[in-house]
Amino acid sequence: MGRAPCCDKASVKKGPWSPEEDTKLKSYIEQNGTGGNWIALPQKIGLKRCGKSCRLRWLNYLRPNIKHGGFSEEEDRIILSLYISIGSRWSIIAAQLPGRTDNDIKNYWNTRLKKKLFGKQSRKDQRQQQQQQFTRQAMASDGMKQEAATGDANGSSGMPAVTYNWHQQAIAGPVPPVPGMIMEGHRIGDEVDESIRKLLYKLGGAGPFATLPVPQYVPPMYGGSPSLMPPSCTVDTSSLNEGGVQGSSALPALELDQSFHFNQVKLDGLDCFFGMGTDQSMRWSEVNPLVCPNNTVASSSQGMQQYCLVDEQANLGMK
DNA sequence: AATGGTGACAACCGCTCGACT
DNA sequence: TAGTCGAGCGGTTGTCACCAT
Repeated sequence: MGRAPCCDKASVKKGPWSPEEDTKLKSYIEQNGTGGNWIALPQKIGLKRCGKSCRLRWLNYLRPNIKHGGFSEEEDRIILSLYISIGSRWSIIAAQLPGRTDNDIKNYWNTRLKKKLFGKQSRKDQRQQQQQQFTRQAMASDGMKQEAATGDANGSSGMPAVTYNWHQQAIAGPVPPVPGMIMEGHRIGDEVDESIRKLLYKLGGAGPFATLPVPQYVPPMYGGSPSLMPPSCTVDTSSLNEGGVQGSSALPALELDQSFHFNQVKLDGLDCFFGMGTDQSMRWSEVNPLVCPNNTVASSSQGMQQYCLVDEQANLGMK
């Protein structure tokens, strides 16, 4: 016996919404609100739609101040940064991006960002890149070559204004600043990162690093005193310790791999970052520098792991 | 011009969680 | 305390437009 359906599927319309339905729903909610009951709402306004469908339509499409498409580089970085930290918790990620919906971000991740990250270009990106190439060639032939070649390349002028391919950047060019990454002794995007850090902390240090064995960790904000901490602030290391992994702030490779294993579900799709994908040869030393930008540190797999761990702990206020 | 492949996006489905009784 | 219900969430699917061949 399964659960009773939320509505009578037979008498409910499915598929794309018509402009009339949109208008009905929008004007009603704008005037009366949802009334806290989505299930009853379609009956009230005479829509042959499931309440869940109405809610989704409103949240993802009709709600005011919704932004569609055209994700900026800044948004890309925030999404990426959060995905790596907390996994596919789209609603939380969306909360950090005003005007974006979880559905939008989820779609964007699945269709664009993931491919960007793994180096598989979409046709659109290929076209954009060809366009860029063409533009640069044109500029060069106009005697503007020097301006085109410098500019963003030294990172002094902020982010490039054009779309680029993460994977190719990793190999051929300078790495774009990611919030939280350390460049020339200072952290990039601290203003963005601060809110993300707070969010992550609120989630209980969520993310691949949340289960890392950091025994008796006390966040700095509580003055180093465990007695001042709320109960939720302790880092649960029991699962790891039960498995025979001893706590250590400088983690050997095995420990980190095990830690990531616990987050396999949430990190699905980024498996290869954590050395547990189908391609077992993919290890930390091969991680896209977007994730762990300081390639010079990663002279070995373990070096990369430790670097990333240290930086992430810093992000979470753990250092 | 026709056709098959691919990408983007909207919408649906089923599960979990929390509020309420 | 257990059961029920609705809201919210993430994964998946369907559909349409665009592009390459």
